[in-house]
Amino acid sequence: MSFNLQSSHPPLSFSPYGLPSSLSKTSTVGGGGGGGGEAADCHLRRTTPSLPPKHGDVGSSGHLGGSPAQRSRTEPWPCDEDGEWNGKGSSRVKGPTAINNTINSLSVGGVRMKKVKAKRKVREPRFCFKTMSEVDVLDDGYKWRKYGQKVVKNTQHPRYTYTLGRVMSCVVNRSYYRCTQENCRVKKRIERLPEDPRMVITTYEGRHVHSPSHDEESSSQASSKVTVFW
DNA sequence: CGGCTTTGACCTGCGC
DNA sequence: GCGCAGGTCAAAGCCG
Repeated sequence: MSFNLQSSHPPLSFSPYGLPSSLSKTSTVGGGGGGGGEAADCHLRRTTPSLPPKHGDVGSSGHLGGSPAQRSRTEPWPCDEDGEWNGKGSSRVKGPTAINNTINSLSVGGVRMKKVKAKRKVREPRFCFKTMSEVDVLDDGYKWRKYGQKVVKNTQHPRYTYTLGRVMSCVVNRSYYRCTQENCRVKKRIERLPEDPRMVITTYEGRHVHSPSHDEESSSQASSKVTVFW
């Protein structure tokens, strides 16, 4: 599915999920057919309970661990309407969404302490969509704060670079954002397609517990085309 | 000065 | 058990 967002668009009307309501409405997280082999990181995996971040921070961050083979894009999003992973496999899900979880780690005097185990965790619904945009962070009406960035291997869109005859894995810069609203545990990941820097893959995780703050003008002036996967 | 970004270290889980 | 990979933390730096 895809639609166009023209520059004249006001900030998108996003649902609690952080997606335009028009989209989220029909998008049961993880429902439907395969996102055409593009929405790489959209696969949800259930994993063994893990620990919550410190400060009772955000929710699950199940990711696509595993080998590239596991992340093959040919299958549809393997989760049910609740965004619950109903497939096989595992993921590293951690976060406050965990049930009965315990303290994950503590920093005392700069020294981190090990945490105790959690019993079970509940994954936040996730979904992703691809956007053709010049700006990385789309104006979805919510305020986001970057809390991390990492270079990860892009196994979905393998592109190799050769150094001295050695095959190097394709890497992608991935940024992690968190909703700045207190008590809102929504997170989103942003990365650009290596083969097409104009394309941005945004992955939302969790749902907003508040309304978008539209006090600011739309920042994404560039027209963009959005392709939603689910 | 407060808020945000950057970035290296740390943590956790999975595959081999 | 070890190494790898992804996600998060948090100190330091930057900027308005």
